[in-house]
Amino acid sequence: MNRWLMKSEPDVYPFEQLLREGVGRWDGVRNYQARNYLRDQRVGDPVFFYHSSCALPGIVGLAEIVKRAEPDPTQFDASSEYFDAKSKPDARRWDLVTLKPVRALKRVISLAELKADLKLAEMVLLQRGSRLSVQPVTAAHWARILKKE
DNA sequence: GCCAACGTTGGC
DNA sequence: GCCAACGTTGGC
Repeated sequence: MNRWLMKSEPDVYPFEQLLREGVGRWDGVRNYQARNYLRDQRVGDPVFFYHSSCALPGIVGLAEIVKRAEPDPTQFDASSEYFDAKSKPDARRWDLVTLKPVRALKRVISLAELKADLKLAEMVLLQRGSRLSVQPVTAAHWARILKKE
């Protein structure tokens, strides 16, 4: 089992929406490295749900993969903002996975707090210039972060 | 709004 | 294959 961190902008898709809807399709990933990680995800893998581009960036909830990667239909939809003219049904570029919410954290574990913990310095999230929206989290980092809650 | 860092595109 | 230009991400 692998553990993950997935970023979403709360203005676009907040954790509260995943909680409310009970299931969510993680579409719109248009970065190859992130896509490759999506393809590595397995049913049951735990996920930190991270809010980016907002007043308090940080981890806000826990989620879980409930369905493995499959073609992201928005890449074929000319009316979608995620449309990709270079993607063909027999040669797709982009995948999505399906998540379910587990629970909200009791409080936001902020980016600033993660940065302040030197034992987390190796996290992908904290690397210089790192922008990956889907990224692995080690078991040690996962446990250490959850203890902060 | 600013801007650094990064990824992608496309000319050559 | 190189690399400049451009678009995007995301913290601040």
